[in-house]
Amino acid sequence: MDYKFNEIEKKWQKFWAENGTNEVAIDKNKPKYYVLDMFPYPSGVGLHVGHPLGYIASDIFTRYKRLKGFNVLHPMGYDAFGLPAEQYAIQTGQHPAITTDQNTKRYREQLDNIGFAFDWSRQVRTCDPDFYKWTQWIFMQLFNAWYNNDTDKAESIDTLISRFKTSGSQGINAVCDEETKSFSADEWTAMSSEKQQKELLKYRLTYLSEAVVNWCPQLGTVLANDEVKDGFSERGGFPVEQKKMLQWSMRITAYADRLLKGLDTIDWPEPVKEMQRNWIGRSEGASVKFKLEADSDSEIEVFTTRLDTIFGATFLVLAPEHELVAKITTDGQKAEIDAYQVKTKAKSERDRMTDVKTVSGAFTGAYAINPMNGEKVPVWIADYVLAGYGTGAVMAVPSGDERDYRFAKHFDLPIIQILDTQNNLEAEADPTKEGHYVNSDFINGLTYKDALPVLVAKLEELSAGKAKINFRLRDSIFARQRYWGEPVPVYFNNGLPQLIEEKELPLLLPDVDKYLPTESGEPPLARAEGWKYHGEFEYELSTMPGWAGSSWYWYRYMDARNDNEFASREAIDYWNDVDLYIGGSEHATGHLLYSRFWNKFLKDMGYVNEEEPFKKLINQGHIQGRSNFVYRVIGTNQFVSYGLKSQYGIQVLHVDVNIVQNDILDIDKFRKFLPEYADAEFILEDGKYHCGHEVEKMSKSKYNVVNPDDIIEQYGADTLRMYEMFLGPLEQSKPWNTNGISGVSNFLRKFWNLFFDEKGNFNVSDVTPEKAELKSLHKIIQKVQEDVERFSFNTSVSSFMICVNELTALKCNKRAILQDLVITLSPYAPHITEELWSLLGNEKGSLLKASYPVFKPEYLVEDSFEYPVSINGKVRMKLNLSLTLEPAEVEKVVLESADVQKHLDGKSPKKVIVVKGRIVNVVI
RNA sequence: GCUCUGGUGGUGGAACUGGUAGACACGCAGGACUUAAAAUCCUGUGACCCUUACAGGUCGUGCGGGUUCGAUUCCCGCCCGGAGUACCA
Repeated sequence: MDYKFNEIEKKWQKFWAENGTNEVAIDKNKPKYYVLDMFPYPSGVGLHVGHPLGYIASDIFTRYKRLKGFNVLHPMGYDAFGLPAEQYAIQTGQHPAITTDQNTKRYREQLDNIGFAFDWSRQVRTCDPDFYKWTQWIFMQLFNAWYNNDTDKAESIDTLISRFKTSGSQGINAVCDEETKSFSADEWTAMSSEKQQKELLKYRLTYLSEAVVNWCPQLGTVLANDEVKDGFSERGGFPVEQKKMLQWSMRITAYADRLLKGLDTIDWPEPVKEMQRNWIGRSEGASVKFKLEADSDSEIEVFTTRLDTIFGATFLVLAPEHELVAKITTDGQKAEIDAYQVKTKAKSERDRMTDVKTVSGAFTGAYAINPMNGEKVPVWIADYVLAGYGTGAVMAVPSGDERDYRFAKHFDLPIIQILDTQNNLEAEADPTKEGHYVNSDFINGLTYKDALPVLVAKLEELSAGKAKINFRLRDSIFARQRYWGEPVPVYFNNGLPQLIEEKELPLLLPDVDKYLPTESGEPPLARAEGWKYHGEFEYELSTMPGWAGSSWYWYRYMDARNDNEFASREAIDYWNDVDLYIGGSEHATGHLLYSRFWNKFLKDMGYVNEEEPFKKLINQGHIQGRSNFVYRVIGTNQFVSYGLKSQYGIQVLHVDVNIVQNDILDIDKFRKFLPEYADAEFILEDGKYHCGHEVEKMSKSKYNVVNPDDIIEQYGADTLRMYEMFLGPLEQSKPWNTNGISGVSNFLRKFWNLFFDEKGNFNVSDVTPEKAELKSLHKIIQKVQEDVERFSFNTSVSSFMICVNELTALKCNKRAILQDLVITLSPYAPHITEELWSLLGNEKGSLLKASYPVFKPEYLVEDSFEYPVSINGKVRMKLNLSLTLEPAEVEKVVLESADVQKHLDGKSPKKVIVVKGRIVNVVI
């Protein structure tokens, strides 16, 4: 019987779906394991061959763990709110929900074709009201919470209110807005409820604030940072302005420290952790206040990580946008400062970042007083100081900082040496911390380590500042002026945001006539007719950003159909957290950071158990496109093969990779590929047309997109699964190249043939297996176990090939061997193994409930070993010796052997190293 | 610039804690089957030298050093590729 993969695969996919084979339920008798894939955005183009790479790996892991006795949760769903569907809606008027439905259906078909063991009964889609109901609910919890620095966790806003009632704002150590009021308990009680609400908004973990957004007037919408390229919209190329808008934000900065520390407790790839560390950007230093010479009531606060260099500070620099600039600028300098500010505004953010070399700035005319020595220093503005970082002001120490140095040289400002080890200050700054201080008043002669505490103490004594830890992390804006997202469950009463009632959830996304902003620039939701809270109050018109739903979805899978809670206590206590999370590293500072933030918040509020949501993370590499090219002789319809192209004037054209195999063009298919090629002629090399190739992004326009459905049609899903793994290590990026796929396909056929005789009859014997057969089997049992547990899937595919080659050579058709091999292979190739499993007489669909075979090392024990014998580290010969021989005996035999004697040439060896069962090295 | 990665045959890649470099597969070459081709099967395949053959030798894991009986693996310095990030004070 031939291996008819198409029939077999369809048959078992149907069986699994009809019998709910892959559905799981809480089972307290088994240990749980949670394997999660980052859920996809269902785009209109469908899956290409690169998307399933991670899913295949996680599927193998899931099936393996099930065989090992774990109860494995392995769900899938869709991150279904997003821009492409909305953009399509704008163009066509088609409701994004319809597009999304179509796309998810298509994705589902494609995923099903690959034979994944997902529990589809738990599917979630972030755009479904019964899902986003809970996204809104979490938003409400955040609104009703504040962050208490004393307990270092979020608490209900009620605890804050009751403290306000009893003792006012005194002793409150919260993460909050800058300008909070101080008030007594009486003052609080005397406040109008409106005033109280306003005050509380400054503490809530989600709050309204003025924030700068990328506004594109032509598109009439706000764009995310990655949709803006060089100051223009990526789509359409329209100019983008910075605009201040009242926006919802999330106080993620409250968790900065915990997000940083938590990284040390999780098993994630180092690059991702590093990216998060940089993103959070913790730096230790001090804030220092410089009083203004002209007005000693005003001061400029700077942040520095080098307080020790303060005696070398010869000027201050403010960001051009700094709020004090207008106030301190002298009349004489006003024109210059204004001009500079205008110039800065005109520069795009990107220009400001890339053009690092050009020094520019302007003097405000004002002076400030260095609190340490009373020296007066000029105050400048310059665009190398960023308004958004630290306090937007720096003390410039040209001798120690390269940028300050360039600035000082350019504007001829003084440069003071502060450490005796600093050298070459005529040419460049020297940021050293070595040596002893000079020109530094009371720290002269001290080292860095000794000086720092002295300076901090002095600073506090003068109340001119304090040691401070600064973070780069900013609160994240939590609103988009878009249609296709979760509505924010808030309405406005007298301009004050109010939550809707919990029982009114979900707040459904209303229908609109068009998916564009209104004439007056309000978000699309403003178009919804009669959409008012209780028919009276204006709803929030922004929707939530793309990362809202993905910041908690893994909990929903635990109890996806629950109408009363986001997940039941029982489900959360059982499934707890994600043991293995597989996805791309592009989410390092977005999704993966927000998820950790929400998870910590939910933990603080007692809804979940773990501080960290994803114990282990693996980044699968990307599958890149591999394009093929043909070479047309200019002005003709002749195509010249790759090796001969240099002899002609040619034009390079992409050709569909699906009509090229091993870089050889299928000429007949090529003639049909495009009408203009129907009469193409060819200049061949050894009778074949060789194509050129290059690695590029997989994209339609490059004709290098490979659809998994096509591969499955031609080779089968099991081959696709194994081939994607065979391609190389999971974490590595690699171009898709079908050059080797026939090897995997051959392997599966060879495997199949083990079970059939020459006439094609199923033929498995019950004879007791030979030692060699058992050895083959147990080698693979051990190897797959080791490989899967270290996520080295490519190496087990090779080992399967070796095993089947060995068993084929042994003509092994013994049940005792083959049945265990079927189980071992089943995570990789579930369809063929399920078929053979049932042919072996097992109950249909019971393969997943089988147990992984127990590895017995005794089958691998050898009584002899072929020792490689090296002379001076070079292998010269091999000697087959009994493994019972002790090193001394091995040495004796080796030295007596004729070959070694020849090399010794009468001399006696300097040294002989014998590693039992490994190697012998004779040093002469 | 900084951080993280990686560099092994014609190609994808093996080599788990220092112990036979190149497993497995593709490709290529030769052969078998076939009227022929495809498919399939068998053999060979790191480079170079030597040899009729058997065999043997030299060089080889980006480059240069080091540690070691022994280094793709460990240490130091450099070169190149990929990813991330950046006037972060």
